Order: sequence, then C-alpha cells, then structure tokens
Amino acid sequence: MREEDSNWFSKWEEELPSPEELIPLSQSLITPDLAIAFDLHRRNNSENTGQPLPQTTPPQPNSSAEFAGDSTGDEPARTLKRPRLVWTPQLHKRFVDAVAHLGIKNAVPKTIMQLMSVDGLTRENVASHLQKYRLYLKRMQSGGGGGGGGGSVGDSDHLFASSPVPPHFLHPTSRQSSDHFIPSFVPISTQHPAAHLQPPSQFLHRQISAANFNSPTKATEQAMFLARQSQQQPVFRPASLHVHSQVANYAQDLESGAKTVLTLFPTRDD
DNA sequence: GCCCCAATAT
DNA sequence: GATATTGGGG
Repeated sequence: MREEDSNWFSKWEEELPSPEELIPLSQSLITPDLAIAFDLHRRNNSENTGQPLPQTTPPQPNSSAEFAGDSTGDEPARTLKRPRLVWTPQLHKRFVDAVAHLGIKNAVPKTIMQLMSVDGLTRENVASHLQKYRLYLKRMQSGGGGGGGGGSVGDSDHLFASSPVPPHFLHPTSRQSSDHFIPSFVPISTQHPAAHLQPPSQFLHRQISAANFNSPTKATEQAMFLARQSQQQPVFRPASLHVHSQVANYAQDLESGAKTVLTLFPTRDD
C-alpha cells in the first residue's frame, strides 16, 4: 500500500526534531568556491597519508544543498559543473541499504536519493549508479547464481562487490517489501581497492546494537534506518553525537593529475 | 515530469 | 574505467 509508505514518510519528516540532530552524518559536499580555494592552496602531497584537508571552513550541515557559491560571482550556480561523484564503498553501501530498504519496487532514483539523504547527491547521480547496479545484479543472476558454473562475476565490479547484496535482490519473488532487511555489517575485513582513498584511521569496527530494532514501527523504522547508517543510537542521545560534519575531499587525481574529483568522506566506516 | 534503458561523451 | 549526459520511449 502506498498509503503506509507515504504515511511513515511524512510522519518521519514531521517527527524529526531537526536534520542536524538526526542525521549527524549528513555528508556535505564542498562548495565549488571552496574547491577553488583548495585548488589554489593545494598542497603538493599527492599521495597523502593523513588528513588531506585542513578544515578552514566549518561546513554547515544543512546549507550544503547550495553549491551556488558565488565565489567568482559570475557563473550561474546551476550551470556550474560539479565534480564527479566518487562512489566510495561506504557511499555505495548507503545506496544498497536504501535500495534494500525500499524494496526493488520502490527503488527509483528519486526515492533512493531521498532515503540516502546525502547532501549534494543528485537524482542523476543515483540514476546513473542505479543503472549500473542493476546491470551488476543482472550479471550476477545469470552468471554467478547457479552455483557450480563458476560464472565468477569478475573483478570488474570492485565497488559493487564491496557491499553485500540483499538476497531478495536476486530473485524477484512475488512480494518483498523488505520490511526488515537488516543492513548487516559489511565485513570489511579486507581492504577494498579504494581503501587508499580513505584515511586509515577511519577504519573502526562497526557494531550494531541489535537490540535497537526489536519492534520497529513504521515511523521509527525510518529514523532507525538513518541512525543505523550513522552508527549512532536513534534520537535518544543527540547530545552525545559529535557533530563533526563530513568533509568532502577534493582529491587530485593521482593518475591523471589534472582532474578534481569529489569524495564523500564518512567519518565512520559503514 | 519521472522513469528506464542504451549509447555516447568526458 | 568510472561517471555524466543525452536521446528515445513508456
């Protein structure tokens, strides 16, 4: 039923005290002007090991939607090109969790984008990624599903392979609202290829308090989804949340050396 | 307008 | 190679 869905969704929005409190993890994209600033002051350490960016400007959790920096004060903000979005495993996991949570049925770009609630993430970003992800799933059902065949999915899907694929993705059975797909721990025991992009200190072990989703109501489920993403307790103790907003990392492309790409940096691993 | 898919561009 | 963008169609 749609009604339920829209119900919890609106309730969700109503009940939330404030985005800042609920979603401390809201990942802010850097503004273009900031990017330019960084580009100007860019350090020479190409392959840095530590924190690449000094936080000269405390990013505001909610204003990030506007890239519309008038840094140069001339370009219409909408025309400005955003840097390419880099789908880190963490970001991708968030994507997968969102899709899993919505169920394949409702997993459309717009909805996914909303669920992920990542600042600066556009519908196009999600659509593009979703398209590719679907291909991956398809490839997986035909190739690797049977067992025995050896259809190995190949190593070309590093990113997608980094997050567990919810079982119900692979077999379109009649109904799966996936009411409770537990976005399980991703056993990031080994480092993924993109690990070099992440500061080593970011690797913390993740533990979910299973006690939390004992009796999730529709309303709270959404909150808990987000809470789970941020590896925080639900709204209970907002005081303890460190609100260190994420810094988007503009990394100079190591190979080409000319491109600027945007990496979303979760402060915790997912 | 949103969505999907495929193809093409960067 | 990974994303973004575009185009055709529902």
